Amino acid sequence: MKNQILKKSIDLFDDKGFKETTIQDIVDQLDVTKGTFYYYFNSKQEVLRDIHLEYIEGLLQEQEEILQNQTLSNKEKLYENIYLTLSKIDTQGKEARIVHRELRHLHEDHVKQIKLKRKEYRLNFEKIIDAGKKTKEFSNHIRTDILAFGFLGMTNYSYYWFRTDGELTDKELARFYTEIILKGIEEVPVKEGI
Amino acid sequence: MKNQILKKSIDLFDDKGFKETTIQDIVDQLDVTKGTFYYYFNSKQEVLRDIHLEYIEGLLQEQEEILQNQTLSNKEKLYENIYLTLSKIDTQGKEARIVHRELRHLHEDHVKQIKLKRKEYRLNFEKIIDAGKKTKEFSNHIRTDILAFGFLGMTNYSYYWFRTDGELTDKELARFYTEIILKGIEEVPVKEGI
Amino acid sequence: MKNQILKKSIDLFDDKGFKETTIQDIVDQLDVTKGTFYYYFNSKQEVLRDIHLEYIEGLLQEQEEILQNQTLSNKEKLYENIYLTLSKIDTQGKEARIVHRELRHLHEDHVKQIKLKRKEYRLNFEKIIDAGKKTKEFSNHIRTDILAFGFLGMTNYSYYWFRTDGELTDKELARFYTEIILKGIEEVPVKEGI
Amino acid sequence: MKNQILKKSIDLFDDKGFKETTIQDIVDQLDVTKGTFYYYFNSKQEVLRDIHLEYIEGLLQEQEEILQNQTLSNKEKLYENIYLTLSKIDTQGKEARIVHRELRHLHEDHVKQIKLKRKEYRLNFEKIIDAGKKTKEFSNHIRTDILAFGFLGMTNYSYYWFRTDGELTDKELARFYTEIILKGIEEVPVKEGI
DNA sequence: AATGAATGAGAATTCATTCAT
DNA sequence: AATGAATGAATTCTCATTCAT
Repeated sequence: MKNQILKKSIDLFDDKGFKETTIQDIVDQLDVTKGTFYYYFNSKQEVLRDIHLEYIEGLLQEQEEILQNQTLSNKEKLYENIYLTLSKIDTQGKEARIVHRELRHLHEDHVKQIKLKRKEYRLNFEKIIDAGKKTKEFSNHIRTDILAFGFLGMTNYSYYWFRTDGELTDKELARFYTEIILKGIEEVPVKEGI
Repeated sequence: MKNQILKKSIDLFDDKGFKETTIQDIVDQLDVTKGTFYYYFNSKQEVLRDIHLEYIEGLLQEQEEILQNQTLSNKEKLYENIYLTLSKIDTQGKEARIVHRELRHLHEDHVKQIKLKRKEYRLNFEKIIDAGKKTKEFSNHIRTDILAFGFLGMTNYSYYWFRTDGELTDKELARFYTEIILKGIEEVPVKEGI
Repeated sequence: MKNQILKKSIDLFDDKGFKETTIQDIVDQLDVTKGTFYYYFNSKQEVLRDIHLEYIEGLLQEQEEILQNQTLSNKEKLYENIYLTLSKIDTQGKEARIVHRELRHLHEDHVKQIKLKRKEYRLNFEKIIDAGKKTKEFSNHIRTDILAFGFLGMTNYSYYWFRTDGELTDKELARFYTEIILKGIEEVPVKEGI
Repeated sequence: MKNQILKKSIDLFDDKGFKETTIQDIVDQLDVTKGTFYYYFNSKQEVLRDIHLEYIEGLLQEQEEILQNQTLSNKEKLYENIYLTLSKIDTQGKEARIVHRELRHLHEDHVKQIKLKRKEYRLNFEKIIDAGKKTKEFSNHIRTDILAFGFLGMTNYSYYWFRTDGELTDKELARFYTEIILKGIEEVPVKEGI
């Protein structure tokens, strides 16, 4: 039941927003009563906190695996990390949207906790960039932090428009984004002849 | 007075959120009564709509000027458009954050209207890219739409973290982002010899 | 309207208890809506606080007059103070009962505030006793504080049983209590003969 | 277990109030579940009734012994009865406070039952006074009922302030109160001369 | 004896909005 | 232009109680 409540809450928070979703909405769709909701959760907020934590912790855990993987080059790690973010948005789009929209409604303490974890995620990404700069896989001409923010914006923002509708997969999108970041879009004039 | 209400609303919507800001909050800070609010606006929503419209229409207008400017190359237009977005976030950060967070609270009709204008902004950006591809300023290896979304993500997301704190100006940030998009970050091995 | 709400609240708090009285109860009897209640009071608690404050402050003010009255002996002051307490219970019996029963439901801060004022009232009473001890109006054989507590118990407790039903007036009761306290009930054997 | 529940309930009712104490509170502190509570009691109310009954019946029983004791004068009986009330408050202060505060929450039937027993206790006290008046131990100048109420107020009210903190014992307090009631506090001018 | 899931009838409170003045 | 009283619908949360196991 706890899980059913969580799932239905995700659906509704995504659809109508956290504030706009009433507990009545949630329990009505599950054909239980408000009492049941409060048997499993102490407040509406607590549900939101669970959603946030599960999302960012899932990301961090998978990111850790990428970082630890010794067989990957930094370019590959970059790609994998981008893909990780996008695939998460693909498979857990609702949670992704909720997580990007509804931070304000958490208690301060939880906001802090979540923000710390997000920062960790960003710093891990910066590690990949820095490592790549050292191994000369990446050039030094862009500050690591700006790059990381740019990347996070690019990928995270896709929760706003990206739907796997057959036309474009998360894999392809990850490839495109990696390519943009790696090679840019400038047409390099072919140095011809002589 | 109407303007004072609008300004105070922007402050509060940014600080506490649209839903969380009560009309009482707004009028209390202006030392007037609710009646006054309703004399100038028909509803709380109307204030939000005004904020949204003013923001996107401001962007569109300035974007138009860039597009029309015959003296600029497409690379330069790209940079100008990126700078436009970022400088808007710099000078109208509060509005930017509101506009990115609070779309749901508008009436459907207004949502549609706003979304259309946003699409127009994106399509205008795509025009620059397509023109650049034609003039061989930009390479063809990335789909225009994805590129546009990536750019929008990069720049728009900066409302989330970017504050002009002396360390980094909007101009610099625009330059960095343009460079990432143009040249990528891949270290190109110097073709030696012959 | 604010006053009507206060009055009706007093009736109901006395009759059903603070916790048991709902705001719906209050407004229903006044034929207004809950919104009206909250227009005049910020919470149910605030009403209770007002009742408490008004009661004890009324007592303190009248007690002050007794204390300042130079024309009264200490015995007379004692009587007047006892009468004051009892007449208050007579004319404001409902408030008296509420005030004696419902302290717990106030916020800690207010509880402290009320308790301080109550203590002030008791200490003022002790002043009368001490003054009377000095002028030899009262004997020294009972500790002032215990006497004060005893008196307070006697009189305050009458909120529990005392109703002016024609049989016994507050004046008479005050006279009886003063007499008990002054002369006791011991039959003093008449010293006969030489 | 039944007894543990009762004890914990007394603690909590005294501390937080009857209404404010939830069954969850009670069972949480005993590390059992609500089912257990309902195995031993049919309702929360029933617990309160038990507390009330045990308290007043204890008083009545001990009072009976005082009344029956042929070796005591009425003055002594008066003292013993006062001491009984105060010692009960001393040893069962929590119950005393509960019993004085929470009568309203019992069913009407139980309220009646309790009130009858309280009246019995008061009438028994009046018997002592009347007997003393007959034997000329007490003077006739105060109505018996008022005296009884005054006494009950004095003693019962002490649940509100009296704590055995080493400074004052229940025995001493009983002696003081008996003395006040017997001898009053008026300084009797020494009959001088022959 | 004891559990734990579920109920359901409230309760206080919030707040955008209306409207006569 | 502006006020202030009043509305009323909605919302979160509480908790004693039930009951199958």
